[in-house]
Amino acid sequence: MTNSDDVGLERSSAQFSLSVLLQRKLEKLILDGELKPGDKLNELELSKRFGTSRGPIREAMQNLCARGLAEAVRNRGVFVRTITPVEAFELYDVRAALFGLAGRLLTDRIDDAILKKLYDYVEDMDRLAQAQQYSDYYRTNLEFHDYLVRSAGNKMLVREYHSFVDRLHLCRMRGLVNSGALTISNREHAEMIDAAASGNNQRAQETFFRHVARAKLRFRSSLEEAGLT
Amino acid sequence: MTNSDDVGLERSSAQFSLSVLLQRKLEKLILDGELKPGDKLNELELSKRFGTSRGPIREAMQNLCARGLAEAVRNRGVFVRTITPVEAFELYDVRAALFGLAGRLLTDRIDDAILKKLYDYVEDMDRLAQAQQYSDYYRTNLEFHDYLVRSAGNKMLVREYHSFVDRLHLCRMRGLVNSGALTISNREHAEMIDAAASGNNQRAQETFFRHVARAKLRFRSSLEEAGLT
DNA sequence: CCGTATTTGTCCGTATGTATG
DNA sequence: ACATACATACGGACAAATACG
Repeated sequence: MTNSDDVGLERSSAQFSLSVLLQRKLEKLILDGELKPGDKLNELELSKRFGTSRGPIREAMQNLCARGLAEAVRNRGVFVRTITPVEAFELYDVRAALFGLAGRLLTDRIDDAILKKLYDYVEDMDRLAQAQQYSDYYRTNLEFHDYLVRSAGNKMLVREYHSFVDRLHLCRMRGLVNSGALTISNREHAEMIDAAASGNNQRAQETFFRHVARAKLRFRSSLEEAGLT
Repeated sequence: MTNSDDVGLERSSAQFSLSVLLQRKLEKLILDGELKPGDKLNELELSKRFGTSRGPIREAMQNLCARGLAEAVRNRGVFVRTITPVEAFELYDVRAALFGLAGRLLTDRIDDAILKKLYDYVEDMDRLAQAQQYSDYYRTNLEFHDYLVRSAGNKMLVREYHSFVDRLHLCRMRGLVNSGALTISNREHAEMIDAAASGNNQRAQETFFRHVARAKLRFRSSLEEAGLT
């Protein structure tokens, strides 16, 4: 029983434990949308699919639960986490706070090399927005924010920020982008860079915070338009 | 083999899975300092101690690892997380950001009932500081901050804030309190309440943020005094 | 450098609890 | 309401990797 998902071969290097590899695979399945919120994570099915026993599967699922991507119901199983609108708003607020911290910290570390890379990102996104290449814009946008957070020089923050971005992916609605919104969003990006370059760390924090706060408002609006209030 | 730590009896209600109960027990052992940073979490020893098999123990340890209280080294075992000074500073910064968010959110929700309770806390702490009852002050201080965060009305924030406070407990040095510091700290508490009551949520956020930032500075100073730079 | 002791990693069997007809 | 089927929770045993003498 060796199928395409089998983890045996790539594990031959034995650098990571099986449960860690499975955890990453499951995480990918969830974030890629192959497993949707509410879907059940069946131990037996997954163990057959990945060619392992159920032990490592269970450990991987525990890990996913601890990180908020899944939730366990006793004697019933583990399910992909369902994020309610209220919880999504909460996630946005925490993400805003974390991102704001990134802005505050970045202010004390920013240099010409970082600045150039940031402006390159914004330029790229401007081009992609005008070309209406939404998918590429989306990806570059994520990279830009990721680079900002990593440049803040706080590993705990990076880890935590990603945890919240991942959870927000659980309720990300596709197709709520339009060219106008992208251009506006990108103007905010330039403002953030300027704020970080100004040396005023409190201002930078607030600017970064509000960028995510606006994303929250756009998300709320899109929910209301969809009649999901 | 039934000893005092056996979880069999209290599990009769069967409301929680064994791994969850074990996770809580291990967490308590770590936070109470019975298991110190760097200590090994021996599967066999723990399974005998708690009267269970290794499966649930492993799942509980996975959970602790995911929450940053322990870390696993492949083929060597799981150890209580050791927090380096640099990591502690990082934790303080993230905690500051989360606490700042609490201040910002609280500003929009504060009412007379909350306000009264907050001032009661400060009064209690003033009394305890003057009486030099450090232990009681410490406990009340934790409760005060906990109440502030819970009053912000964001469950994700509460959960995340506690996660960071717990991790900071791993490197909390005892005996770095003195009556003067407590009085100063408590003055900051009153300032935070005033800021939240002012209705200016940005100001509140900054005030809350700086309260933790100052705690970070005090922590850094105490490390330097101890020659741990 | 090798053998041994120890611990982890993995797998499977059984019992218990849950959903469904 | 009862019985059946199924998934999970837990325990135990074997295999593999590592540390230490």
